[in-house]
Amino acid sequence: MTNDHIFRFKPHIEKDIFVKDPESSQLGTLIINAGIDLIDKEGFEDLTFRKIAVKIDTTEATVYRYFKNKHSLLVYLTAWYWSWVDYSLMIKNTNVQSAETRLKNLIETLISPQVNSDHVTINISKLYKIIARESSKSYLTKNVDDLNKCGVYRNYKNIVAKMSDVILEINPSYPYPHMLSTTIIEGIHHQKFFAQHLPSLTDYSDRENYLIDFYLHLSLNHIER
Amino acid sequence: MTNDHIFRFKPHIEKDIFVKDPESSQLGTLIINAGIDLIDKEGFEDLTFRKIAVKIDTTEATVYRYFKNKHSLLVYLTAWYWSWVDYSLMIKNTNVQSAETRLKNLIETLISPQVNSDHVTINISKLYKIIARESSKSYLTKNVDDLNKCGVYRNYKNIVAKMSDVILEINPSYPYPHMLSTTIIEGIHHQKFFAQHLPSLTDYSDRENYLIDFYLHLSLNHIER
DNA sequence: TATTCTATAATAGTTTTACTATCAAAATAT
DNA sequence: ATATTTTGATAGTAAAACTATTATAGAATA
Repeated sequence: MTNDHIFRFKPHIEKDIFVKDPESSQLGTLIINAGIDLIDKEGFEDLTFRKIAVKIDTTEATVYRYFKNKHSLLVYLTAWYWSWVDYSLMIKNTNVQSAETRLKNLIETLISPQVNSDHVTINISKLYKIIARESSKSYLTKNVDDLNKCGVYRNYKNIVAKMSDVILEINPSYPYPHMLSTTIIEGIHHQKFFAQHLPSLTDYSDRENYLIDFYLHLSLNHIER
Repeated sequence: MTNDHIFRFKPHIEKDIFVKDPESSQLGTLIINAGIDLIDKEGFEDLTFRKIAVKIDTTEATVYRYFKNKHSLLVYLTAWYWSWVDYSLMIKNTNVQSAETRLKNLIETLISPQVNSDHVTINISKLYKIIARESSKSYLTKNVDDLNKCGVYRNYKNIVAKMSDVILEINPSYPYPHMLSTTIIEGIHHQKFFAQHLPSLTDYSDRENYLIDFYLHLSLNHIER
């Protein structure tokens, strides 16, 4: 069985996010994966470039050659995530006629993404683990406007725009497609986090799919008025 | 017209959050207000205890006498906020029979809170300004479990529990009252932030009440199946 | 009243983080 | 073969985060 392909997934990431493209070198990939590991284990606040450097046996200044600061690294990781979601969705929704089904696939992807880690140099499953807790910090920052001007949130906006389009396909006169999209996306991240750490803030259930149930019905109900 | 009262609003805040209760002294109040000012102007990440100290003409060590670190200060401010929301709601919903109306009042309070700053030593309107951007950082942290054990998120949980109760009053068999509550609360914060900084992620409208419209109808639609 | 005790703030540090300037080696281009 | 550029290593500085010690003022006690 030959199941190998001769392509590689290359995320489309705004150049202003990094100093030097980490996908352009072996060392860059090591930095990304060490960063993901450390954020997963110790949280973003306790991440330092020194820790990354020690982990991959290089120096702080080398890490600074790839990213201006640790916040840029987080922005990079979330942009990477959204690029990968876009790729997954493209595969999942190809040839799917029904807009409802495409919305379902979208929500499913956000909740429990398919981690097919062929063709990829970074640890996707670990990346997904940190997204719920850390991704909002990429924009919940005082210099969000400057960063936004540089286009660093393009990948997130792209997913929100696509989700809004699907919603408008279901009901072209629905007035709040973007609000509904971001409410669902950020809501999913929060529920995942709450289920693990603050269970009284969610309604965790052993039943598979309770999250999909909730967010899919919540949105379809409202979209179809 | 005599409109002064002889009571003072005193928030109920878990003791483990602070080292010394800032409401117990003049200096404590100065620290809180300086902290709110600085977070508003420069963002939480750029806040330092030194800046607070300089602003109120004291020293770093004095600030550390009130809070263990700046994250604890943020946790304190959000606990203060939720305590005040609870107080506002108590006033607003007294003698209101209809559960739907109480849910509406709740959502209204979360979106545009009444800032009656009598009886209060801290700058509430500025506090409200920073909640949308910063409050989630109080729990989106690696040591959330330790903090939770100390009960520091009690005030947030209290509002979510009360909101869930109202939802269950409207429909006792609604299966996701907590998920819906936190989805709405965090959603409101996000939409407020997006409207200011990332407008393509929301559906900002000049129409007064578009936020209330969206979240109230979204929830009522789903609760009443 | 004198003196101890306690609560509080000020002083003066240390350690760590965040970042930078400079240098050296390797790879690439001419 | 030499110049140029790219890359990584060394060695810093400035600020942030935190702490240990000292000073002072007020309350409690003898």
